[in-house]
Amino acid sequence: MVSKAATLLEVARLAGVSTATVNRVLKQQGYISDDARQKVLAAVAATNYRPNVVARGLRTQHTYTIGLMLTAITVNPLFVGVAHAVEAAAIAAGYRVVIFNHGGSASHERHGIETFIAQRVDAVLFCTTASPENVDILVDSGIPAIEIERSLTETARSVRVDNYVGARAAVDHLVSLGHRRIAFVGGDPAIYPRDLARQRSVEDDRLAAYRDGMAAHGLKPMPDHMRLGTYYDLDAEISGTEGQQHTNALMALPEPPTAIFATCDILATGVLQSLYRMGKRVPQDVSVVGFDDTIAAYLAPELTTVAQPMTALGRHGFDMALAAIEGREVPDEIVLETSLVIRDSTGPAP
Amino acid sequence: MVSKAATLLEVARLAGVSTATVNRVLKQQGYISDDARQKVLAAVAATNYRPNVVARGLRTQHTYTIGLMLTAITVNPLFVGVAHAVEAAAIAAGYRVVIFNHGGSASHERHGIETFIAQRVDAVLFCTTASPENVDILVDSGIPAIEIERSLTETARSVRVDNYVGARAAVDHLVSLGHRRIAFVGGDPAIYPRDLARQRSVEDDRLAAYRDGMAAHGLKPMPDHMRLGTYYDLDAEISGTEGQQHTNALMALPEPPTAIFATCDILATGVLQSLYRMGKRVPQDVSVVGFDDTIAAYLAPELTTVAQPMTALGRHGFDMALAAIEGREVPDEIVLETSLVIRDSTGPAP
DNA sequence: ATCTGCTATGTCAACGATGACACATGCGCC
DNA sequence: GGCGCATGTGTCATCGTTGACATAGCAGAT
Repeated sequence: MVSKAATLLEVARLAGVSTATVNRVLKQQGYISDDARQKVLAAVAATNYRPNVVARGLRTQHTYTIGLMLTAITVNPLFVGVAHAVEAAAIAAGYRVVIFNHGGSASHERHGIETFIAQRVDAVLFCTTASPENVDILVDSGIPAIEIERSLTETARSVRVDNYVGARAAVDHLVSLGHRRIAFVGGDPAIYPRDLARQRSVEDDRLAAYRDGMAAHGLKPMPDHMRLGTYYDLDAEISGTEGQQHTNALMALPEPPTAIFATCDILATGVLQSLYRMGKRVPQDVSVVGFDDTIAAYLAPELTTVAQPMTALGRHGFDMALAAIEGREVPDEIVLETSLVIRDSTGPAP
Repeated sequence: MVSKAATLLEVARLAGVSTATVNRVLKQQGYISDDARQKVLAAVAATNYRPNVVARGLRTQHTYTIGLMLTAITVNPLFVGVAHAVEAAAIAAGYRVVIFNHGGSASHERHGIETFIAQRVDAVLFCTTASPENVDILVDSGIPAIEIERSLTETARSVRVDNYVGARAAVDHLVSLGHRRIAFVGGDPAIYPRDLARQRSVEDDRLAAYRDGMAAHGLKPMPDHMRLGTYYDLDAEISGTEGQQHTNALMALPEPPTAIFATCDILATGVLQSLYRMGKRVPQDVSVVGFDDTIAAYLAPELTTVAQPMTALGRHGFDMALAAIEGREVPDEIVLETSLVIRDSTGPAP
């Protein structure tokens, strides 16, 4: 049985009352007699009435929809975790989530934002923007914008993680296991987009923590360890191939590292693959630490890593958006903590 | 500068014409004088006008929005790939995508569907439904519903893969490498949801292919190799722990397998972890094949696997939805082919 | 001179829900 | 008897866009 959706007016006619009465019953507000309530509920059930949120949105100027802008959900499982958390928080609050992957293209992202605006979403969350100016368009239109995981604009609010403290924990862990030749495998900070306010990229913080951590223990950082192509060369980032190349180079040094800290689990997969190919055992020969805790538990050996609180990132991101929508006080920035998850890829220095 | 969005009427007034003329200019239809066109375009630019798709949706009864119902995007990277492909196809066609994760709960899914209907989405794609009856609700409302990856209803159209042929390729590959003791690690077919039309689950097809493949080469299937808990015990499915347990049990047999076929890459990660723990080398001691080609390339060793065409699944899913929306002819079912991707986890039998 | 057809533009009633406002009752109380 | 207040219900403009329909000027054909 295929039927067109019933409208409020049809329900009202069937119940023998006005649309206002039906509305009052459904919204549970104002005065309604028991008699009227019964008739309305019966009519609603009989017609299988479902409110048209399009009409409601037009009338109330509030769509209960948020936009989630992603680089590309396939690039890093971190985004998947965040997207899931955002969706869960949104649904729980009666909101819907529209997704858009810009794939690293500023113009594509621009198009997505125009779509969000045309759609009159109530807020937009970014899991990495392709271009801060795009975020500004939103802010100029009066639509709340929140950045999750990294903060690249001065205008939008953000939820992120303390990357310095997180990376430092990884280094300290390795040092405490007796490692002295610890290598850093990450992206070139110069290539990563910067936080406009602090002028530091995520990778700057992690690299600084590595250097400071080494220095604090009287150790010398290892050279020549980061090169990742352009940040938005998505294939490069996701392949783990970079991790392999770095590791091949590092292990060919006269004094190869006994431990490698990779700034992303995906990079760490390349490290593990490279070591596997050359017959090195992890952690007996070389220890490896990752960052994110995305696929770490699926690797062999299970990877020790700095966990990003993906659920909290998503939930706080949505909560900030909701607060902004409702005109409540919202902090400019929330900084969460990472946690070091020690698994099987780290052990005493050989 | 925060400004409220301009309306068509405001643009019209500024341009000194009627809303109909503005509409004609924007829609590029009907007759418009050059003079009027210039004035309108200038006014559009001056007001930064963006059409309100909410109002348009109410008027046209067409929202250019599709719903994407997922089990939980975090459960299996397969869903991520499909979601990405669906989104890309939708955006290219001028559609938006709203996501909803039901997490395996039929009632939660029901709620999501009510939301989709209230929202007047033009179609809904399912990447595994929690309950076929929920899909029927949609079909009854006249909203096209398409199942992607597995077909569990009799009412909805679907795009899926030939699991029998895919699994058979995996078995044949192992046999051709000289393996004779090949184990199957998968879910209990009795627990998996069935295709209502064919009365076979995805796992039935894969298991049948395994048995037929073994028999075709005069080999005996190995016993006692599948147990996965309830299908929607999401944590169980994603953890890979099941894969470890099966492998531990299999390798403790008097005559352990020399090859293991796991019906999902995630399960295969558990297989690899178990083998790694017991010091077995892959593929020298044991060969491993997975299914899906999700994280296969990130594992050490890189996993040989039966690739699902994720992009094609998503694109065809959306294309079917679009055809249904536009009232074009739509096949009831599209069956795509898998492809065996040979990497480093399979080698000659020891 | 009249008609036909093309060009160009304006008017306005939908689409469905909302909620301010107006209008009824009926009760208790001064 | 009249007033105030609580209760209960209906009317209708509004949100912004769309497109059918009406209108009108003008060129060329008859």
